[in-house]
Amino acid sequence: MQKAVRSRVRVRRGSEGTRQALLTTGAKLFAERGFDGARVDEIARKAGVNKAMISYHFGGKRKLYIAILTATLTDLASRLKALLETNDPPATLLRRFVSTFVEAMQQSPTVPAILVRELLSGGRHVDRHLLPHFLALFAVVREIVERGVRDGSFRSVHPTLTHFGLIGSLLFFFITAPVRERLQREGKLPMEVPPADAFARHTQELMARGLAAAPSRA
Amino acid sequence: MQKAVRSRVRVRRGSEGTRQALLTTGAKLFAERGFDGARVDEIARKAGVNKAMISYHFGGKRKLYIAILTATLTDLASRLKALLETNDPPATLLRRFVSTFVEAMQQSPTVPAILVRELLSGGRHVDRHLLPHFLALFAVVREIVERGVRDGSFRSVHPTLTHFGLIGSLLFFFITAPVRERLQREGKLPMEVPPADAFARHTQELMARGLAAAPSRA
DNA sequence: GTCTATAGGCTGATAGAC
DNA sequence: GTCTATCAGCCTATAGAC
Repeated sequence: MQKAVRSRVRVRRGSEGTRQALLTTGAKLFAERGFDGARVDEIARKAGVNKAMISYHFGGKRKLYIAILTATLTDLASRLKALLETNDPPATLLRRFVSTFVEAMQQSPTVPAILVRELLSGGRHVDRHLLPHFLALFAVVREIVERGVRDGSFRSVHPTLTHFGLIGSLLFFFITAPVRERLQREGKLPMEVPPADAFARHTQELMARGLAAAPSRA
Repeated sequence: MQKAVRSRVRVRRGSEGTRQALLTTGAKLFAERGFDGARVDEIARKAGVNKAMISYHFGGKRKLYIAILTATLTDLASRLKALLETNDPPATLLRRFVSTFVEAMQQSPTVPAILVRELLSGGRHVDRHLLPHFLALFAVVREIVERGVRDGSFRSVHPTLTHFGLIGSLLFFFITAPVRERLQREGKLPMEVPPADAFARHTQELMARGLAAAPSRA
């Protein structure tokens, strides 16, 4: 966190501060409106910097976006890959995967939307340099499930299908947060939606029971 | 299907044909690039009609989009709501929900992307008239789960959380289809991904075991 | 490094002929 | 209903002053 900044009041900051403000504000707006929907004017204004700074520091809108996407993917991938470096039982790893993923989404609420929007656009901005981090996201659940199937603690589910199902569940909960909140605020949502950590527990339980090799005795 | 049309060769068609061509092509492009990314010029060109027809028949880009969103939501909602009109056991209903949903996505491959993009944008285009259909999508799984919890065939899971988890799984599988296909085509995908109906069966099984009240004996 | 002013391209829309 | 031609507005990018 940096010194509190009143909205729209320009403040002096160094080169690094400007870069960071653009990355942060850009992530927020790209998440909300997508690459095409976000306007560089607005990114600059809300970041409290001049819009010419986008070209100066990043080389244009697209390159700012790629910088944000890169940061998003590498952060998430490294957090998740760390899980695989232990020899904990697969069932435990899967629980930890869910809680780690959910914590990451809570700490960086722009991540899920940016990720899903990039996927929707066919990964247009994922270049050779970024692809490994991108694929790493696809690999972690698969690896955990493969371990579990191998050691007999999971039934023989398909690792990739399990991956898509789980990641999809988690991402969807977070990308729908804005609509849910809007509808709730307007009194148009005829249900209550529990907070993210309740969703994490729900998902952990569902996966544990759904993948278990033997019928659980509990 | 209408008479085969060579790409880019304009053909005579009635008013209804023009409308339909714009709806179909528009759905495809809005799904691929989003509302802001899709260009009216391209929609018209690929539909084989003059771009002035968008204003004439729909009143502009935004109204064309809303017409497409409306068709998308009402079709899907009515298919799914039909499930609730039987008294089949909840476990059966849930299986049928999955297969119905998957069939719908396969028949209309633009639906998942349009839906998710609209959710990402906070449901900006869902007006008073469209909201009921939108909420209906939110209600079907919830209703099935409530029945199952009530009659004791499901353990006491949270219906809304189950809803988000399941819908998220299903939608995610389909919105990632374009990336997966691209990466596979380029030989960059280090895994095979089974077809949609295998995913449907995987999901049915996972949900059945994950929600079951008693340990399954199979 | 930052800002102002402006250029230049693209996009959605429509007037008016057919 | 359809098409051509045209326009006004918006959006990104940058030259040049500070």
